[in-house]
Amino acid sequence: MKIASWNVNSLNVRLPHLLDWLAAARPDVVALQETKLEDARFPAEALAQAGYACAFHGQKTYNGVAILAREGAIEDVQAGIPGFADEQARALAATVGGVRIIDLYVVNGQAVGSEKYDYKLRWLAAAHDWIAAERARHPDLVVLGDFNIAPDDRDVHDPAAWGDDSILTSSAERAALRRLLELGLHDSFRLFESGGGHFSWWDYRAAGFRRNLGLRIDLVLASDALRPRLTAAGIDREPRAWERPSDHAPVWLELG
DNA sequence: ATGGTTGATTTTCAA
Repeated sequence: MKIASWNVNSLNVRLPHLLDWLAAARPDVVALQETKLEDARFPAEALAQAGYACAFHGQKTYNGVAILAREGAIEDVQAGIPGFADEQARALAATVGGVRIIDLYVVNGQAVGSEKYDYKLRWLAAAHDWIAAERARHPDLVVLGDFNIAPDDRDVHDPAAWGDDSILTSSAERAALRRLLELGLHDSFRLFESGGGHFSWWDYRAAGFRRNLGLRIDLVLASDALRPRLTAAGIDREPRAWERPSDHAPVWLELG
């Protein structure tokens, strides 16, 4: 069972890339972020033709998350973080093939100390409590998406430039991510690769991808119970090199 | 190299 995450940065623009990638990579479950589509405009028919059922939680212009599943049903769908009033469509959970899937588009936060940064930390605290409850109900749990946090210096092209004062790498953000992992979740990529230089996002500006000036901020977390089934995890850089790409690459894990 | 690019809707905002 291959479970993937991809921030597509507009599903309207990226649908051809998504369809090409689904056909090539054949994931069983895909979590999408930044669909930027109202639910009425979600391309459910085109994805059904490609063999994928969909659950989606979107809005106009910004944000938007979706879960796709090849074969098998999408069950017990939850849109948004329960009990957390949020105008932004950033979270979606569903059960597929007995695995609970939680798709997160974590707040970017813009700059340390800004209002958006406060919102990011409050959002992460609410997500933590929700995930704790979900984990108690569903031992087989995968939490994945665009976390907008680089876990440590190996996940940053220039740790001197990306430190405690920077958004995506500040100590409060990294501590919030650690609190999620302390619920009994594992950063699947790090179970297979301990080296640096592996990124999932490259800025469109300044030829970031060509120069590999990236960050690893897209993560697939697997619960303790799933760890014995984990056979592989990785980042698929190829779609980032396609014409008119998303600024993020798909990330994935494989369960035996 | 303190810039640069992309997307959705504007006359900027968010990333």
